[in-house]
Amino acid sequence: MTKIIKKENKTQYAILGILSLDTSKPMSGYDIRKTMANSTQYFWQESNGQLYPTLSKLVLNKEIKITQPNKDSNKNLANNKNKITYAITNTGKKKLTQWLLKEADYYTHRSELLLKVFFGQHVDPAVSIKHIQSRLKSCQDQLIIFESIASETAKLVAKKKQPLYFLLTVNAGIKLIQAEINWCEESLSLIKANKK
Amino acid sequence: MTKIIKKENKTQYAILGILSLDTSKPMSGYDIRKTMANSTQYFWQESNGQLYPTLSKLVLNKEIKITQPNKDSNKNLANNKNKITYAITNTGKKKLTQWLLKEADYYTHRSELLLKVFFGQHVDPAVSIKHIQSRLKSCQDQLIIFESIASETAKLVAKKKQPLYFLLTVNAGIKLIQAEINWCEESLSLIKANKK
DNA sequence: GAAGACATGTAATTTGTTACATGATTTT
DNA sequence: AAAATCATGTAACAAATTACATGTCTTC
Repeated sequence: MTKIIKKENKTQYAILGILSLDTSKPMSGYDIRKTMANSTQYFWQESNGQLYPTLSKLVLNKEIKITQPNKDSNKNLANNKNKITYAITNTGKKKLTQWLLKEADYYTHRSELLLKVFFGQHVDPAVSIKHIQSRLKSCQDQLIIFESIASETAKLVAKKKQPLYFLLTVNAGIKLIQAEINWCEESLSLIKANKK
Repeated sequence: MTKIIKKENKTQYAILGILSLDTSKPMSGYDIRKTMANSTQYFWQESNGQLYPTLSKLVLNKEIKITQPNKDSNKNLANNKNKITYAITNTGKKKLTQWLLKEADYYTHRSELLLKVFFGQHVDPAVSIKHIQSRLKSCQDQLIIFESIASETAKLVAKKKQPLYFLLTVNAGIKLIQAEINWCEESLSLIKANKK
């Protein structure tokens, strides 16, 4: 007899959270994905294969409900007949809050780059250098994007037009990217010095 | 007709890589897990459920082979009758090298902490503060461990007793943890300032 | 002889992506 | 009228963990 403890699916909380950002705006699955792409993308994403089944499940649990899209906003959008919009219910809000109070699970993450660097002794140093240079370039590109988002957001936060929390997550992205850039640069010189 | 492009399983390369670190030492599944726990743990881990089936698959593909454990080393260990030890073959070495030459895939990673912080407006600021303080503590503990590993390793690298590459991955861990600590501290003061 | 480390393995489940099918609406 | 975007959804696959079962060997 096997006793399997089910780990809770976190996708549902991500959806509940996005829907609760502005409760006056019902959102479709597509809207939720777009919102995530513009905000939580670098630390949380959902694919269609996860999103749509979870939306159905949340409706069954009465944590969200199907509503008419708000016509006042986005006049010329949201006219697609296929569109289904959802709003969070009080049950959903309670569930979201309870989750927010619990300690966050830590997600270990894999880095294929570091795995390849770790086994670097099996190939020419030029290979590791190439991998790190490639990552350095991606990080530098990403940093420019993050920094422009951060400066826009900081202005809105200063004017009290946006809560602080989005800015905090952007800051996290910036600091981690900067650390990675710093590591790439240091590692490149260490490998080059080691070759001689 | 569905055409599914199979993404390659990376577990096999992690195993091939570990077995190639010292080809004179055949290792068991247990040894491989131990080695990973002491080296790649923070950017790459494997569970038994992945490891053992992959070992069988690698044997079938003749990328590794079952060998007698090396009795010279670890005299008083490795006597367990159940123990099966593996060594990498030339086929396996070729496969490892080919993978090392390819560009590394980037793994997006999830952070439940950042997701909770992002939705911080729905709870009292004290909740977000508690989450961040808890993470700060974990990071500080982890940093101490990483730093002692790095200083040990740096000595061995300087004496040319160990390749540079392990040190590079430890450095990556240190820089990322430091960035996270830095973010926690900054975020705590931003939230506290924002409350007033 | 108990505890703890060593050692292998599997079943069930969870989690997530990829690639598609399908069609509406908007923009060029 | 073509292209791009908006929009929902599923089948197949891939990846990974969790919780066991089973047993050996070493140390106290």
